[in-house]
Amino acid sequence: MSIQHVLLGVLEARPMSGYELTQLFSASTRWVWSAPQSQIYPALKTMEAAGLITGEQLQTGGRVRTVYSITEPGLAELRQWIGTAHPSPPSRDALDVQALYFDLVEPAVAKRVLTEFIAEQQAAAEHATAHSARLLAKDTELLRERLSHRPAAEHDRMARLKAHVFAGQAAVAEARIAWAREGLRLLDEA
Amino acid sequence: MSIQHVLLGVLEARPMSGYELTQLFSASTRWVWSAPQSQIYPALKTMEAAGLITGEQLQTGGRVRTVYSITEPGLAELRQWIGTAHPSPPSRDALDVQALYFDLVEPAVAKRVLTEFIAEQQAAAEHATAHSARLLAKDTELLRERLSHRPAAEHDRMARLKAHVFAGQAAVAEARIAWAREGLRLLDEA
DNA sequence: GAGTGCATGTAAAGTGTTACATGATTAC
DNA sequence: GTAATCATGTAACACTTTACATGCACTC
Repeated sequence: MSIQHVLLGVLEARPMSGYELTQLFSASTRWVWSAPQSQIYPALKTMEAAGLITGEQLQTGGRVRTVYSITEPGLAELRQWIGTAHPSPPSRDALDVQALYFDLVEPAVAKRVLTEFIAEQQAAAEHATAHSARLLAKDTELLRERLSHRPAAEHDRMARLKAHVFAGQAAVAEARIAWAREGLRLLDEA
Repeated sequence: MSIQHVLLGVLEARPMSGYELTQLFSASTRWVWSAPQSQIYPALKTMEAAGLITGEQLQTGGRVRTVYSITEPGLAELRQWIGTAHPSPPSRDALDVQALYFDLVEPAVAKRVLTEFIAEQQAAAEHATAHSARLLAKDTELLRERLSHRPAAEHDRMARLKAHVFAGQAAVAEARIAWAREGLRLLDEA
């Protein structure tokens, strides 16, 4: 179900084609969610059949593409989903399992695993922090689209709420970095 | 693949039956990993066929059960997996998406979602902290099994490494709680 | 004898990933 | 003309969850 709600959330900003959505959700974008295009096109079909979105054939230059817009029922479904607490899925972190058994490998090997993890999380933290700052400055295309159909009085609050999400991602990444550094120390102890 | 490595890690402590493993991995245990029994039994069959574990029929009282032990190739595979850095799966957190669109619902509704999340994470943090303390005190059945076939000189280090994993889970939960509390504040702002 | 716990499976469905496949348009 | 980008799909597989199913042993 989730992918559908995430798509609804994006389409609330403005109508988009499947291709635009695949760009936004591609792993390289590292947005809050990622999904391969093989998942997005079928989901759009399903959602259109369910009446949550409507597709319209548009001609841009010589190109034809199907642009999907969120419908009233789609918006209602989105609001309903946002307002419902969904229990967190059971934690399933491979690194936690690896770390649990670090005593089975050479300390140097374990340290390399943690070092690579730290580098990865640092990149994630920086990315999230930068995106948070951009949102706070209302400096992303999607946010500007959203603000354009909302009263100016709400703009600051909206930007702060959205920036906060990415600030939270950065905070989690930093907590995990601190944890990994402590792990490096522990591996050196006798 | 992961479930197989997690199972190998557990079986490194001592041989176990499928039933024991399902107990350990049941959602209620809230260990580092969870898996339903429908996943565990087929995985054990696959692993036995691959030579990573061997099953032995044992009679306990009037009961027959198949007890699986890790083999040399299984231990080698486990060590290999532990020593390899696996890139983190793309983040896919429903609450992050919900929070991104909190401006679409009443503040009171959004606050209820965050409040429930905080309660959930607090429970998780307490559970992880308690388990970390138990490991540090070498006060879990599984850890004692592991220590029993390892030199005493390594015991403290092993306990510290394992306790550290759950301390990390608690730290992440606490970071998310702090984030959610800040979210509650932001929702009240104009 | 009835209920709980031990013990082991299969089936169906949902979700997600990787790979394969195609064709048109625009920019160089 | 050729490469990159736009644009849209299908197929096969892996992983996970929920539900269905069975039967024996032990306790009350």
